Amino acid sequence: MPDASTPSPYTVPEKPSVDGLEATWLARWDDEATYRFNRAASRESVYSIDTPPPTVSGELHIGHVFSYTQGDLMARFWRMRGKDVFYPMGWDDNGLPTERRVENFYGVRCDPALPYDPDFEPPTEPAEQKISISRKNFVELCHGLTAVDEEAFKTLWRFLGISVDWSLEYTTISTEAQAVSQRGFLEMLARNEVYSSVAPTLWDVDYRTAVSQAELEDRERPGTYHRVAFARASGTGTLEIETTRPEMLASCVALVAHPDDERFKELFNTLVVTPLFKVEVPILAHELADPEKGSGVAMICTFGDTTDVVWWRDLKLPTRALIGRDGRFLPAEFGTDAFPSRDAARANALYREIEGKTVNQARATVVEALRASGALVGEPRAITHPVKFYERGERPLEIVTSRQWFVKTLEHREELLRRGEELAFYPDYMRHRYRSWVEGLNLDWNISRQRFFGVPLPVWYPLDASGETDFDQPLVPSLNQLPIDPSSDVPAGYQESQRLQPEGFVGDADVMDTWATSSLSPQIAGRWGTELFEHVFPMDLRLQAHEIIRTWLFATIVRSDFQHHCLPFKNALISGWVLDPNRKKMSKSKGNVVTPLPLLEQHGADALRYWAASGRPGADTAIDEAQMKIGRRLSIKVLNASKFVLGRLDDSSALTSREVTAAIDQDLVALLAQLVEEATSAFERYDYARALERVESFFWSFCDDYLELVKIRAYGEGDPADVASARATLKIALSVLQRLLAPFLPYVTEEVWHWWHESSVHLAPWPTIEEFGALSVDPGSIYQPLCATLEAIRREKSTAKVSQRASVLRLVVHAPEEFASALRQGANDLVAAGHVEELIVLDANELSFEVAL
RNA sequence: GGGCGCUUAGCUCAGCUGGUUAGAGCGCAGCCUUCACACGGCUGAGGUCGCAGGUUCGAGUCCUGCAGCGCCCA
Repeated sequence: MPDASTPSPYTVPEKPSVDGLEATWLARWDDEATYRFNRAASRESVYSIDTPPPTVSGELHIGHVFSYTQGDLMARFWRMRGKDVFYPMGWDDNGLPTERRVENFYGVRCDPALPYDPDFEPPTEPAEQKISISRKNFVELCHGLTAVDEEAFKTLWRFLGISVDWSLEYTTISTEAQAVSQRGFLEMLARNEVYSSVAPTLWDVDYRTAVSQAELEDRERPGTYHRVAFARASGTGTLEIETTRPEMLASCVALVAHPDDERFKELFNTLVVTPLFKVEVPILAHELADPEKGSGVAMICTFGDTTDVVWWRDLKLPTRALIGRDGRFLPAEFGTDAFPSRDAARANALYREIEGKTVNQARATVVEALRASGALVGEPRAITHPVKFYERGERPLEIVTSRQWFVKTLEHREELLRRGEELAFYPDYMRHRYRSWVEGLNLDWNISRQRFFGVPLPVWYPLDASGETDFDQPLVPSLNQLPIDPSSDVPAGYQESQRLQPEGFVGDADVMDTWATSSLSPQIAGRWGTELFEHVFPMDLRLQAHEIIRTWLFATIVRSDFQHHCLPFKNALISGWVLDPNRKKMSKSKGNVVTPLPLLEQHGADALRYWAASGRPGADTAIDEAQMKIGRRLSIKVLNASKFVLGRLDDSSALTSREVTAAIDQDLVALLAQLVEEATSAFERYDYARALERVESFFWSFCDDYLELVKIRAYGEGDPADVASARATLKIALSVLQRLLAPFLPYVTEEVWHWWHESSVHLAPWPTIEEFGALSVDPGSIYQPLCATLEAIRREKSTAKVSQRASVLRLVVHAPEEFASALRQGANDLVAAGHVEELIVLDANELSFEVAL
C-alpha cells in the first residue's frame, strides 16, 4: 500500500487497460494538433519524409501496416529529438488499378466515343454485361469510388497511430497534383528530356495500353519449339531455326546467330528465304543470340519479343510490324516495298487466312502450312520458358508500333547510377537492386498510357492544311494555366471550333503513367512552387518497400535529377515483404492475403506496431500473431509498472538525480544512460528494431529485478534518504522508459505519460544522458551481482517448490571481491526482496551460493 | 547466365567493428493465487551456430568453395 502520509499526486486508474486507448488518444491528438508541421521551421530543423502514396484499390494490405509503422517509428523518434517533422500522406488514386476497380465494382466500361450523360447513375449491382459509358462519366465514377476508399484507408492509418499531419494529405489525381505533374512534364519538354516518337512499344492487348519496362515481369509458361527450315537463297542447302512463335514468320526480317559460333561463321551476311512467305532475309551476327538455345539460330521478327527490338535497332533492320493494338494480325500486302516476296501470290493467299486472327489462331494456321510445305522439321517440342507479361496483365505482352512519349533515361544512365551511389540505403544491400535495374535499362521510360483516369499529357498538336497532325511541334500551355485537359481546353491562339479541323489543332488523347505523377511525390507533398518546398526538399527520408525500387524509387530519382540536379531524399528506408504465417508470399491467387483490420481490432494498434517494429529494415517478415500478443503484453506491463511507480511517488518536484544516493540506484541510472545511448544510436542508424530490442529487454529487467529489489524502500520503509533515492530513481527510470517506448507503443505510452504530465509524450524530448547528472558507477557493477544473487534465491525456492515469498533462513555467498562488495552495498534491498533472514558474504575466488530455506 | 540476401534451440529471430561457459521471446515442463501486473510471476530443460576447407593465440562473427531456400536483374 502507498504510504498514507504521502499520497500520490497523480491520477492513476484503479484498473488500467490497453483496450480503447486508440479512440481516446486519436481524438486528443486531433484536438491538440499534436503532429502538425511547423511551417515556420528552418530547413535545418526540419526532418521531412516522403511516404509512398498507396494505390487505393479497395484492398487494405497488411504490408501497408508493416512498412508505414517502420517509417512512423523514425518520424516519432526525430520529432522527439526536436525536429520539425514534415510527414505528409498521399493516396495514389489515378491509374489502372482504380479503373479496373470501378469497372468491376459498377460493371461498367469506358468508351471514349460516347457522349457524356449528365443523368447517368451507376447500377447498384454490377450488371452482368458491362455497360459502356463516356469517358467523363467513367472518370466521375473513379473520383467517387476513390474518395470512399480513401476514407477507409485513412481510418486504418489513423487507428494504427501513424503520426502524419493530415492537413498535408494529397491525392495524385487532385487538381494540385495534376498541375505539378503537368509542370514536371512541360519542364522536361522544354529541356528536351522527353520526346514523342513512333516506336516499338510494349503493349497489353487486354488493357489496350502501352506499358513501360518497369511494369514488365517474366512468368514461366509452357511453350512449343518449332524447328523450321529456311532455304538458302543460293539454292543449296537449308538453315534450321527454332522458334516458339512461328506465327510471326510473316514479319521475319533476318536470322541471327552468335558472332563466335563456328557453325554459322561462313553464313553471315548471306541470304535465306523464309518458308511460305518467300521473303529474302539476311543471316546476321549478334552477341544476344544464344548458341545453346534451340539450333543456335534465331528468327528476328518485328516484333516477337524485346530481344527482337534490340536486334532490330542494333542491326538496323526494316520494320514489318503485323500485330495490331487488339492483338490481332493487321492487313498486309506482300509483293510490295514493305513486304517483299519471291512469291507474292502464295504469300498473300496464306496471309489472307491469318489476317484479323489472334496470335493463337494464327499460330495454328501457320504451323499447319509449314507442315504441309515440309518446312517444319520433326515434331514441335514442348518446353517451359519465361514469357514477358505486363505485371497486371493476363496475356503475354505484344510489341506494337505506336506513337508514345518517352523520358530519356538511357542517355542519363551513368548519372543515374551515380545518384544511386550517393543515396544512403537501409539496408545498404538494397542499392544493388537499384544499380542492376539501371544497368539493365534498354528502353527509355514510356510515360504515355492509352487510358482514361489519369493526368492528361498537357499538349496539343497543330493540324496542317490537309488535316495531318504535326507531332513535332506540340502546342503547350503556360505554367499558370495548369492543370489543363487538352480534350476540353484550347491552346493559345486557337478557338474550340478549330479542334480537329484543318489548320486547327488536336489534343493529345493519352494520360500519363501513374509513376510519372507519383515520382513527383516530394514536389506534390512539398507544394512545389511555394515557400514550403524550400523548407522540406530534398527530403530526409524516403520510405518504401523493395519491390518498387525499380519503379517509384528509380522514377523519383530521375525526376529530381533532371529537375533539381540533386537526390530527392538523403536516406531510403526499405521495408521487406509481409509473408503469410507459413512464410509464403501473399497473393490473391493463392488466397492467403491477410487484411489488417481484424488483427488491429483483436490485438490493438500498439501490438501490431510492436510486431512491425521487430521486423528489421529490408527483412521479409511473416505475420506472427504470437509476436502481436507479446506486444500487447508489453503494453499491459507498461500500464502496471507505471501504476506501481507513480503510486510510490509523492512530491515530484523534490525528486531529482541529486537524490539518487544508494549504490544500486546510481547503478541503475548508469545503466539507463547506457541504454539511452544505445537506443539513440540505433535509431540514428535506422535500426529501430535493435532500439526496441534493447529498450524492451531493459524494461523487463527493470520490472522483474529492479522493482523487486527496491520495492520495500519505495514503500517508504527505512532511512528517508534511501527512500528518496529509490523513489527518485524510479521516477527517472519511468520517465526515460516511457519516452524510449513511445515511438513503438504510442497509445499506451501516451496514456501512462498523461497520468503525470499535461502534454503529449510524443512531443516530449527524447532522453539524453545529460538528464542523469554525474555518473560515477561502472554500469552494472552493483546491479548485476544483486540480480544474480536474487536469481539464485529464486532458483532455490523454485526447486524446493515453495512460494517466492518464503523466507530464506540463511544465505551464504562466496564471491570474488567486486561481487562481494556489490552485495554488501545492496544488502538491505537483497535481504528485503529475497526475504532473507541472515546474509553472510564471504570472499572467495569462485562464486557460489548456499541458500538455506 | 550475373548479382543480392538468408541458413544460429521445436518455432520466430538477435548476436554491431572476431575475445570469457552462444542469447531473447514463443512453445514445452515444473512451481507460485506475493499488497503494479493471473491479459501475471519465478525456475528449468533444449543448440557439434547449413556443409567443407582456410586465416588467427582465438571464428557464429573474416576469407574460399559447396549445398538448400528466397529475391533482383538479364
